[in-house]
Amino acid sequence: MAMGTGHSSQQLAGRLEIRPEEHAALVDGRPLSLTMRELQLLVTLAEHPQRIMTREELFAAVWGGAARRDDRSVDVYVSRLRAKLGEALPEAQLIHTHNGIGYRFSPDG
Amino acid sequence: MAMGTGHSSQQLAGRLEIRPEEHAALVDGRPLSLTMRELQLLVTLAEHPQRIMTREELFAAVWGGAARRDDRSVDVYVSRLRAKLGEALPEAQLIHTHNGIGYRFSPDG
DNA sequence: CCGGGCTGTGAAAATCCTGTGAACGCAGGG
DNA sequence: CCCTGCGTTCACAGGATTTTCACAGCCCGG
Repeated sequence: MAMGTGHSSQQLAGRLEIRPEEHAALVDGRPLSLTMRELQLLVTLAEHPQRIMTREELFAAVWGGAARRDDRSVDVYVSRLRAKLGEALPEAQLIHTHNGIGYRFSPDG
Repeated sequence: MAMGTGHSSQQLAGRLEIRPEEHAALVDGRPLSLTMRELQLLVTLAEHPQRIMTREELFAAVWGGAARRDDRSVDVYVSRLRAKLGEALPEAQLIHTHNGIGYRFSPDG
């Protein structure tokens, strides 16, 4: 019964902790209220810190399959995710945009 | 995380106290009149503060076994429980909904 | 028997989530 | 400058999920 603190949890630069197995993302121990898609996106980004992930990769991981060429879902959800992260962690820049390529997650802003 | 350990009472952020062994839940020392199912559900939720518990987990703990895929018992009892908690502790948001996943108990609203 | 509380289920009502189109801002090139 | 391409955000409709209500069956004490 592996139900305690999951060993696959990611402890990030202090305050943000992501626990995919418990469907939770915590800031200072308090859970963010993220929707399924927002959480999946955050998990995917956080699984590859400092690596630039293309929209295709992100879409495949979160939605599955390939996105239409003009699909803006990833952008919209990055925006929604940034909004919620911004509430809990002001002054933190966790998700960076890389023009023409995709996004990059950086644990320490 | 063993759960049979004999902690006889849970003192929660101020006013709500849960005593599984006495089959009682108190608010400001006054007992709530909860039915068996409501109490079991509250106890189960309160045993894992701040943790999102899936419907499956809650059903298994309170009813035993696995619920039918379209069973709404957990939801209905959460609703009944919230109603009674709300009478005794207005303005308190103890049980949070996590869409598509389950519920989370938060001692301090 | 009767009455009252407890339970589970179905279904309506309320709420939330999702994807999409469009407006807006911003930067670079012509 | 103006145009264009790209990312960000807003608004909204449709769908999915949750909340609440009503009701019928049970159980048990009176």
